[in-house]
Amino acid sequence: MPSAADPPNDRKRIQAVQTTLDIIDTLRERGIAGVTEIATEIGVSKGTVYNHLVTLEENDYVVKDEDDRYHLGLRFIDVSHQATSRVPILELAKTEVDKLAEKSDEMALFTVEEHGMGVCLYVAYGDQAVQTPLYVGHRSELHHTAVGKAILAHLPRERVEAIIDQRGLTKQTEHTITDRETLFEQLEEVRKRGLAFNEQETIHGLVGVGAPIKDQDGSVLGALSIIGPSSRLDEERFQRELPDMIMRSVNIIEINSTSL
Amino acid sequence: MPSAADPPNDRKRIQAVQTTLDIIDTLRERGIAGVTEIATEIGVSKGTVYNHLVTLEENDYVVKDEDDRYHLGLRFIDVSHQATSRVPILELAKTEVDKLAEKSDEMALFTVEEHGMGVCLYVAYGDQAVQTPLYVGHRSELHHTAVGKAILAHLPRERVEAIIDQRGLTKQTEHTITDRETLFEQLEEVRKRGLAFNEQETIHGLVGVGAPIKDQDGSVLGALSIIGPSSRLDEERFQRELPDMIMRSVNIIEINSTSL
DNA sequence: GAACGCTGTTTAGCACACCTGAACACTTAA
DNA sequence: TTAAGTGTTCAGGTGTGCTAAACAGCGTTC
Repeated sequence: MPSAADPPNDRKRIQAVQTTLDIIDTLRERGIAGVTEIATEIGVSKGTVYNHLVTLEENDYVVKDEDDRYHLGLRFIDVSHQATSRVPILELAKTEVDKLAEKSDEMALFTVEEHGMGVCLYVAYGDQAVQTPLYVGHRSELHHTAVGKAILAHLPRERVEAIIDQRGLTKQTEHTITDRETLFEQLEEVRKRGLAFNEQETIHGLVGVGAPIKDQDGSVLGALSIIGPSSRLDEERFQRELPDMIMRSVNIIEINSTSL
Repeated sequence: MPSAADPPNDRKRIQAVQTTLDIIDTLRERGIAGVTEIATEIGVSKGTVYNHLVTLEENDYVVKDEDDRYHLGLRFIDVSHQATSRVPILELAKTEVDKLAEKSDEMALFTVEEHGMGVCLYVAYGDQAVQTPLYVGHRSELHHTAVGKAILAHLPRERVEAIIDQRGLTKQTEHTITDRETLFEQLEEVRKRGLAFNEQETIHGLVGVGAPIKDQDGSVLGALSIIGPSSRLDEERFQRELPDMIMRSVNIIEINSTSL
């Protein structure tokens, strides 16, 4: 009997695999790390970490440098290529995001949903674009971004409830929506307008506009957005100009993807 | 005592992790697969595969679709982002590869070595470029490509020996070098000329030119190459024009990277 | 429509694989 | 030299991740 004291969630299925994934996650956060460092981080013995790292290295998933420190291997790129190929509209979205970034001079991105998280699949920077800690592959919660709310607004309510239950409504800034009902009310507006806004809900001083891309059945395939500093985006630009540009791009993608 | 009958290589360290990595590899090859399919592929029981998949899914590394079939998750992109950031000259190489592709009208690429394999980190297509099954993240053996030989030529001999021992000299076409001594002779020429050629050694009808990028210590950071159909690349182009273009790009990268 | 054949899922139970803790070899610093 | 680090190895027992079989749901087929 496991002392009936496991944390609220289900027991993890395969402990050894969980340990390996924890090691990978530690390496992802730190970039480079040694055996002892990882062992204390994830709370297992040094010997265990060592054996896992050897197994991962034999499979080219990690690389050991000359100082016996470990980092992630390039094999992950190979694997992620296959993962990416499951998103058929990606190529269309890329050309549109490039156009949006160029025309707006701001930062533009294409994001899809997976497991209740937003995953950024493409970014383009306009001439005046802000620098944010955003990269292809970046995962973020859905409730505090423009793309996120654009996507949530077009998922079945039960699905949204499940996502909130799993991921919560963590507060990023004082403008982040942390109340369930407030969120659902705003999602209703997003649905009416076909547009979602992020008004400093993720990072202070940063705003964004986003719109969902849907297939012929009405289910969301992803979302486009433009992000910029609140100082530069006055009412006219933020409420008219940029939304119009996004909607035009969304249209192009939707038309071209149905013809596939 | 393990019956002294393990295959020639070392026993695998952690079996459970190895199983999970085999599952990931199966999904990478097939794109999408069911529990039974994977189980027969890698030779373990259905229950085992199921438990592994649940663990992987809880960590967002795989996704289950509505038909109970599994595919790789986008989380791999996040991980590979960190893996990629370890290659500092990548951004420089990208702009040069773009230039090469545009000027040559052929396909150009940037490749680095890891664990004795070549990993393609960037591709660009010129207007006339051939379509090859090549993508960012693609791994290939070093002995039958232009980039591969360019890199091998500038590694210590013992390192090259070790790589051959591990990966072998598999025959891709009738032109592939499969003899150890012949390879070392050609690497000597590559070193003299600063250029490597692939004359239909990977795919019949496909040729390539490549050159290594080195740091101030003389160790290789990667390689650039141009690939095209043998029909289009006559002597003049293949032996002078393209090599000159590549060498110029290599120079630019080397100069700009030392200033970092 | 019931029996089949195919899924993915669940369960029982046991061998053994994976963890831990400590010892080891080695480098760097004091 | 000593000490405090590191990564690596090892013995050993516990608990875990295997296997095999049964279960539950689908479609298809006869």
